[in-house]
Amino acid sequence: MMSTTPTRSTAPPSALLYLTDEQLRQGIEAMFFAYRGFTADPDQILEERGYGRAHHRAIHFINCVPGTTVNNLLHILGVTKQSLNRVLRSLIEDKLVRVEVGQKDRRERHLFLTATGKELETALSNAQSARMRDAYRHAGPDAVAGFRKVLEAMMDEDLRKTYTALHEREA
Amino acid sequence: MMSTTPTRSTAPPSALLYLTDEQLRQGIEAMFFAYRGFTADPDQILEERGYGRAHHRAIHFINCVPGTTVNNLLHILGVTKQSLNRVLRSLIEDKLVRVEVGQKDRRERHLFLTATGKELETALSNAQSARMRDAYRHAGPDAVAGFRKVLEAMMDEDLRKTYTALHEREA
DNA sequence: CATTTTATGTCAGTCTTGTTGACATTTCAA
DNA sequence: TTGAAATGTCAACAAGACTGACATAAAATG
Repeated sequence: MMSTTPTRSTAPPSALLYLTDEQLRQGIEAMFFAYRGFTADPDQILEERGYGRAHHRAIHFINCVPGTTVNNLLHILGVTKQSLNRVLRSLIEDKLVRVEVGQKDRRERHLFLTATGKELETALSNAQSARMRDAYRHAGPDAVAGFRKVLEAMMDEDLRKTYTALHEREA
Repeated sequence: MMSTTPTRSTAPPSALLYLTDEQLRQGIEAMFFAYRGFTADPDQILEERGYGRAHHRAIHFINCVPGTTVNNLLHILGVTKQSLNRVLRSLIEDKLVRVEVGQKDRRERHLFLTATGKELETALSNAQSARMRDAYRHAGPDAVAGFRKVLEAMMDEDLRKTYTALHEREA
């Protein structure tokens, strides 16, 4: 059928990568439906305890970067301080998050999960990881590498840096 | 090294796939950051015209399945009819979407994009596809296959069926 | 030391998008 | 004819984002 570049068995060079509109649409829809699945399990746990996705995100990154400042969290989450503050306030009131005044700079507030906070984080993480693990197992290790490669390439420039910084220590 | 099932060249059996917590967390965060990038470009176009993501989703799937009924769209999008109706009403008022009474079953309403609607769809699709295309090009064809494999495995059972049904005609 | 900038918190109001519940209409099907 | 299905609509509510304005404490800078 194709008159150009016959007998290309494995990977064509990037310039010759065939990307039909249909393939791209499929990718877009895959993102949409997969993200629904991705959030479904934690959402259920959160609802039981009267929290939302916004709380999950805060908890996740406070766990990931213990002692992070409010400003840093603001940047990672990409929301306004008013929006984050509403979430943080309830987490602090409920004693899931603990605040420490900065030693060097006493304007800064450093955020940590309490034991209770870690409990919830673990529950959420387990639920979400379970699905991720199943998906990984089902797709195989090569697919996993490709999955992350595409996702990373899809991020905004500065967020990719943030993402990389979060993980480069343990690479 | 492996005592069981030797000489497995490509994918190790699922039980032997090493998945550290760190790898799983990385995948979770990749999804989070990538989804931000995924929606960033269309969001900007939508804001200029006074629409939101909900409008985008409706437009996308009406374009994808022209003549779809309200009920079908409801199922694909996974929202309540009241929520969808608010969005549809404005799209119909603005003449981006056209409604046809069903020929066979006159209770059904079939939805189509008008020329204006297709224009917006194209603009949104171009923006989103451009990023997807760049990501695909950057990651390479093998990565793309893996990307879709993992995403499909991450979907809820019934949504995966919906997703598959949307594309199987042109497979 | 005075001033400005930074980090944080807070109040008030708005918007989008989701929800539930109740009810009406038209049309098909039994 | 009666009931179920597909759709639309009203009202009320909640989460979570936004803007704008303002307050405080502490650091940094002149």
